[in-house]
Amino acid sequence: MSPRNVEKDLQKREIRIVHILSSAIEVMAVKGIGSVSMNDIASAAGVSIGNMYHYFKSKDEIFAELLRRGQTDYGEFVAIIAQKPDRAREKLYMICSTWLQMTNHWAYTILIHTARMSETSSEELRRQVTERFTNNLSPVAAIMEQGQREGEVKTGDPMELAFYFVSLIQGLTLQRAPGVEVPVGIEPADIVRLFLTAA
Amino acid sequence: MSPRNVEKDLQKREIRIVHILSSAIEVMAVKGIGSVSMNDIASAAGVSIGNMYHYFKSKDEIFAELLRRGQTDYGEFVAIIAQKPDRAREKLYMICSTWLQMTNHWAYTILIHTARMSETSSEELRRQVTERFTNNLSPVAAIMEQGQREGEVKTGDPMELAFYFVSLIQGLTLQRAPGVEVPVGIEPADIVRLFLTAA
Amino acid sequence: MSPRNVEKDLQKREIRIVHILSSAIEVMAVKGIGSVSMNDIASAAGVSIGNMYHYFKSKDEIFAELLRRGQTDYGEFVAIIAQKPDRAREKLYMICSTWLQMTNHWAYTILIHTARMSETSSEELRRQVTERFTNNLSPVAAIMEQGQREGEVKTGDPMELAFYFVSLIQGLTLQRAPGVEVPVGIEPADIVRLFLTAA
Amino acid sequence: MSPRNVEKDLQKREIRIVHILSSAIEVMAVKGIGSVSMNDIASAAGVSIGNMYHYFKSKDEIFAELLRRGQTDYGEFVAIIAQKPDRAREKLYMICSTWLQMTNHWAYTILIHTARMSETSSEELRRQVTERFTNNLSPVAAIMEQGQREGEVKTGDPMELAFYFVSLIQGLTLQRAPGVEVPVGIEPADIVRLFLTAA
DNA sequence: CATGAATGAGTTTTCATTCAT
DNA sequence: AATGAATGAAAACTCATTCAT
Repeated sequence: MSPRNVEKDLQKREIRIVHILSSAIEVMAVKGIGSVSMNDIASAAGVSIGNMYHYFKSKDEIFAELLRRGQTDYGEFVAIIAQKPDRAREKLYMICSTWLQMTNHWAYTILIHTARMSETSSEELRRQVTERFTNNLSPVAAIMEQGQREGEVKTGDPMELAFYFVSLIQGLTLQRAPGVEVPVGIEPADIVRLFLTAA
Repeated sequence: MSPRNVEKDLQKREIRIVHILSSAIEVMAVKGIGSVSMNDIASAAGVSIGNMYHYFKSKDEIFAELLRRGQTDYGEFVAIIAQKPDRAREKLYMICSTWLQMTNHWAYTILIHTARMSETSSEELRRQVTERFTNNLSPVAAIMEQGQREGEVKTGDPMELAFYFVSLIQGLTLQRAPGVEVPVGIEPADIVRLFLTAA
Repeated sequence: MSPRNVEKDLQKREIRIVHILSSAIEVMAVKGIGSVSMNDIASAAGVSIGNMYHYFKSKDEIFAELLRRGQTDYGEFVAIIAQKPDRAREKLYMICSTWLQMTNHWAYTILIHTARMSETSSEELRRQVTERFTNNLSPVAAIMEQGQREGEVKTGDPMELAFYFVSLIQGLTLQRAPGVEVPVGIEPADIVRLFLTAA
Repeated sequence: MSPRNVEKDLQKREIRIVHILSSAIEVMAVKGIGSVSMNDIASAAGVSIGNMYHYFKSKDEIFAELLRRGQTDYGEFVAIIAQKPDRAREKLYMICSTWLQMTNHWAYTILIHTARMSETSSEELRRQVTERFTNNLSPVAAIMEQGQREGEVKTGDPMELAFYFVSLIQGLTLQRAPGVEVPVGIEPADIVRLFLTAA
């Protein structure tokens, strides 16, 4: 085996993993998180069920990995936004509209909470999810603080404001689950406005 | 015909049903919604597993009934608040603090979303849940409108504001699920403040 | 209690029993014999399930009684026919057409065979059913013998002919079960003709 | 893609299916059709209960497949007999004696009728069973017609005669179920004779 | 790495029968 | 006699995981 091939194999493996994970989210969005079976995911990914276990040790590992990547990606996205030279209100708008546009985001959101609540998921997993959630609040809190310095964001503990901001978006995300939808519009600008001083 | 007191039987039955349902919520709060078995609920309620089926046709019916009662109770609570002679900001505060204090409320919230997402739950159930959710927005919207007339609540479509308010509270509720908790305080007054004009 | 009342009670009881039994056959014809539950029968009879056990010791007893009465009634019917002053060919015709006209007769027929085959039914029950079946062959065999004396019925062991005659009718009865039916006419005269010498 | 021999796998699967089906008939013949459980069949076939569901979606599917194969095999058998160069009376004799010699044939017969009667079995299944039954009458009807041309079979609609012939054999088959048996001999020659003109 | 057959524990559901009222 | 709640054993079915090929 040349090192070239080893590298290629690893790439292939990574592609496969990403493919399986996105298929998992996809099928979770259709079947409902609680009732997705290994078989469902394997079929959706076009992979044999036995082969799934070459990529993941268990079903729980799939969920854990899904969460890790989802939360990490989101964290990076928010961090990048936070470091931009724009004004705070614009940054909040970007986060808000981007998030709400993402299809399947509600699936991630439900998955996060399912993972945290299920006795099945290990204490360790729950701790990690909560830790990442909390960490991901920091960039948003930084934006809130920036906004307060700019005189546009309401006063109050920036971390608390960030918490409310993210919770609000998550709450709305859940309302966008497929099936029947709540017949009330969602306007990112209006959401951001709640956190601003000027009416 | 019957040597038994029919009315008393019906009362007993209702009491039993309520008891089973609250046991169900209780155990769901501990075990996690996805993994509650009929056996868990039966044990928690101190009822034999076979007997459960005298009160509910299926596990799904338990969930459906739980949702119906939970949403109806909440709707009545909000309607009563809305009709009080208090100011809007005070009403919002009452809703917010009451809701966040309720133990197990996160369980209802997750259950609502689980029900709406699972392919298992019928289209009919999903429709009903969404309809009740939407109906329950109205009293909150009325409060928003009142607040706008009083000059304290921010401008904007009252229904939209109500939607945000409820979504925010639901989003926060989810963060209060047992296990590891997010280390950020939740202050009802601060939440309400987001919807007010005066900083 | 006057003896008058006791007698009346017994009459009432008998009426009730007959009513339950006919409801049982009725519902077996709809639900299928294998899947009739005590509850089904009780509901069909408009009797509470607990009350069923005042009239029958068990579900098996219902089946046993159903068989006993069905076979006894049939036996009496055939015996009466056999003793009539008519010619054998006419007697055969009467048996054949009467039987095939009876609604639900297929249910009895299947029930007989189900009872004889199921390991559930006791050895004793199976013996009784077979014994009654065999006994009920005798009057038909007598008719066959009469017919042979009259020169109209084919030669051969009368008991064997009777066995074929009854088996043929039972086989046809099974084809008349509800649902889709075999699109071939059944003519009693043609059936009888099979057992006659003259074409 | 696959390091396994796909064709061989399919062959193995077919063998397994046939094995399970014959085990099912076997155990039905012992336990009685109504009370055969998945577990019984699995044990009889030496297969784990979970594995049964790799081959059949449900218990009903097993019954449906059993019927399909049984009726198809019988149809082929009869068709082959019909095309032989022999005389009609000899063909009828072959069908009759072969059928009555087949062990477990009564089990198929009862199964057919059980399937047609049970509300459990779908309308579709009942239609199929009846259709196959009707189709299988045709070769027998052809034999009857041949016999009429040969001057040995009684006059009358050949299809109707075939219907009677098959019903008679089925009726007799049911009498051969295990347990107590009717103490009357069954002679294929005598049965065929019923359909012949010459005494 | 790839496949899908095999396992067995676990889940929901049914049902004959008993029992307190 | 009448009712229907209660029980528990058993049935059908599911599914994560392992393993031979």
